[in-house]
Amino acid sequence: MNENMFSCVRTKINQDKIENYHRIVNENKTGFKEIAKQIHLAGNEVRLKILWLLRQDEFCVCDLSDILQMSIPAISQHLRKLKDNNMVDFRREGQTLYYFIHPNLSSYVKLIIKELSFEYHKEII
Amino acid sequence: MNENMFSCVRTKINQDKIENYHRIVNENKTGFKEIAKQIHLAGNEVRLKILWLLRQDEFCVCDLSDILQMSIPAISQHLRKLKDNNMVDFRREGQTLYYFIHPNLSSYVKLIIKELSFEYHKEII
DNA sequence: TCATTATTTAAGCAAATGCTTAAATATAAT
DNA sequence: ATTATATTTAAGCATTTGCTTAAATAATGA
Repeated sequence: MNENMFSCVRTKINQDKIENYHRIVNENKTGFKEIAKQIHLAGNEVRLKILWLLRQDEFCVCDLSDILQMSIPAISQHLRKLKDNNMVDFRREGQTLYYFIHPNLSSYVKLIIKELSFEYHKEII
Repeated sequence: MNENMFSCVRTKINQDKIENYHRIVNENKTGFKEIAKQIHLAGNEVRLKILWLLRQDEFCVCDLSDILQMSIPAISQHLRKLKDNNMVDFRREGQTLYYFIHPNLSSYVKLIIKELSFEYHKEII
């Protein structure tokens, strides 16, 4: 880094500190990105509710639709995002797909949904 | 709930379960909303990095700008969102504002950033 | 007082998000 | 086979998000 890469004058005092943290963040670039992605998916009100529900029990799409009072496609599209990112999985029973928390759910999201303590306890993960 | 409030036929078998969960989710509506909001704010790659950095030390806006290689206004706008939601705070020293993690940071976000373990690799000669 | 520095604020815009409706697919039942 | 049920997929659209640039504050120092 040369001098004019800094945003302000006073930074030069902390040049080493800045460069060190810049390096650490850069070395963990993909880590941050992947973790942020998982957290982002959990940070939607509907999906957070779905994750909480699936921690209590498995549910099919229409169950979730009834519980959350949302359209089937809306729920299905949320589930797809969660599925695409290995946060949930499903098993088929006839025409019905039962969704559940993926065993490999990111530790970050696991922490979050374990912390959600809304009465009704029959935890499955 | 009457019959045609359900999205599918098979749900009627689980009617009690569905209604119970519907009630619990509704009773905790604002809880879910508020928690999702906090998580959502942490689920942005840039803000996640900022939160991680502020957990290590306090930084001013231009430090963060240099470390993350982003414009000052971009950083400032992220900090404002975090500030508006009581996730960070700052102290003034002359013209410089030093940001730090707000002591009342949501327990959910605290869990996340505590879990972020990006090692500081000391140079080995 | 005037210029400099650190930061915020605001306007504008492209991209991402989350719903809606309608059509497609897959399994089951008649 | 034909119909019904459960779910997914796709297109369309309004809203939100996150940057950019330019202008506004706020503190410092000559």
